[in-house]
Amino acid sequence: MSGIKEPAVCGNCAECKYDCCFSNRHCGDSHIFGLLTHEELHALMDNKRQIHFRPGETILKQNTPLTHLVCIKDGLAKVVSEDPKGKNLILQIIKSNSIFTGGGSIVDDFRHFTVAAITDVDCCFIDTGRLYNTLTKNSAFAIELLKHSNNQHLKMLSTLINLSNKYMPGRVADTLLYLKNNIFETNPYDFILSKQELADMSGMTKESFIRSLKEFEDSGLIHHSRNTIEILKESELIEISKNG
Amino acid sequence: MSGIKEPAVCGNCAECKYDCCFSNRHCGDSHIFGLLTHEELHALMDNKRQIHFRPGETILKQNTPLTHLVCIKDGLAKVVSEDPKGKNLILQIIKSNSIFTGGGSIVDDFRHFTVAAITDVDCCFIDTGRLYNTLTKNSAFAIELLKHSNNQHLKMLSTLINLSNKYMPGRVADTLLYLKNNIFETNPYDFILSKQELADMSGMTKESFIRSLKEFEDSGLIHHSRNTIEILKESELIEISKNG
DNA sequence: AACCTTAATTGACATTTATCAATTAATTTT
DNA sequence: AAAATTAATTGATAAATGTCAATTAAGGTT
Repeated sequence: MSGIKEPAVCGNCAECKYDCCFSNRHCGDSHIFGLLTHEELHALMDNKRQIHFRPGETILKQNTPLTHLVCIKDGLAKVVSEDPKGKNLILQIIKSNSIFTGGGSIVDDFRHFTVAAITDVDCCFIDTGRLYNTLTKNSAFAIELLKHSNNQHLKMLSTLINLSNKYMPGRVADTLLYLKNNIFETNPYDFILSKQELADMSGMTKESFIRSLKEFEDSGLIHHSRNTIEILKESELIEISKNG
Repeated sequence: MSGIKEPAVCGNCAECKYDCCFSNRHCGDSHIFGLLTHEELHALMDNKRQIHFRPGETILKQNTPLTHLVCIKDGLAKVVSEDPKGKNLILQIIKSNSIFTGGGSIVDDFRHFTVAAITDVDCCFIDTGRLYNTLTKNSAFAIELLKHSNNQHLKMLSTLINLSNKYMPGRVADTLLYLKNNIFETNPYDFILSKQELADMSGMTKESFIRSLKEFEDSGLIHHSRNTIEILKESELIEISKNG
């Protein structure tokens, strides 16, 4: 819509070179940080910390105060809805150069989801107070964040709607296709995820996931060994996904 | 956060008196239109149309271009996710003084949900192009819309997460409590909704819903006749909801 | 009021999915 | 490498839920 302002990253000051969401000026598909002037960018990022997480570590915890956004520089993380009775649902996998809030309405709220590292993750935390100031001053940035946030929520809604509309084979097909086409982008792909996690992505128990996977294997749709999955007949998987 | 600007509705020009989301300057819990100056408000609402819908009529249709927001002045509407195979899910009931986009990222997108009238509905349509202009000029308004939109999405996410985490009795309990506490706000309440719609809110078939309702009746938790439901033991229903 | 149409209800049954226990395979620790 | 832990797999079974068909009730129309 309104044009992106001229590039504002100097490229030679230390912060601009090393900070995540800084050098490339965008997060995922959104050119969200490209809308900030150099001053706004520094004001926003000034005191942020870049942090490393080990696989499995919790980055943001559900129900804690939403004081910072997280911006994944490198690695893979999962967005999890934790249920009081221990049933976890993985709503989304987030990749490098993604910004995520853990749910909530940006200000004066708490996190609605947990975000945990799958691989090693480098990320930084952006203070929501500073973010709020930036939003106040730069409406193009606010609009872009609105879009980004809506898109992220809609993706999660779509995931959940699929879970509640489809039977197990359709859900497993969705998970396998999502991992191939959106996350790993190769075929075969090595999945770092445990069977429990794959089941949590598919809204079922690990036993059910394993059985479903085995049926696909027996029908020649996929081939999977310890931690690799190869999709052999994608069109048939898509058909299964459609039929629910 | 930033203070709400002084009241900008003149109260005597025809538009201000008769337009929805105009006289009261807010939609639902959000004082979103209270952040606009009189000029901005008129620029946004100038050419909007107020429209009446009959019960059952579609207000916004899923998969059509998102050109307008809808603002419910009076009546009750349902937000529905339509599945290609005909399985509908009601994600939310919207009441008077609510603003709704039908999903989507406000601009350059399509509607992700259908909105249909339950009762007679008076509503108006707000052009997204004009909205976009207003957002550009007034960042406090943009922030408020961001919050509103996030809250709306989070409510729907929470509904869907409940659907996928709970068994039928828990889901039915949730639906009954939601209608009593959030929509009709009386007890007993007359529900205008069909059993099919109640089932669509609870993520199950109408037969299953009816059976579950009957069990609650037999256990003395509720009393229901043709189109009235009375909640007799709310605390027990809450317990059932918690236990899934 | 008789007729027609749609919604609600019930029952019998099939299907889907979870649970539990037992076993095997993989991974980590000693 | 052996032992110990954790993850993956399988089977048997129970529980949850959907499907289909039949019936009853309600509302609307002539």
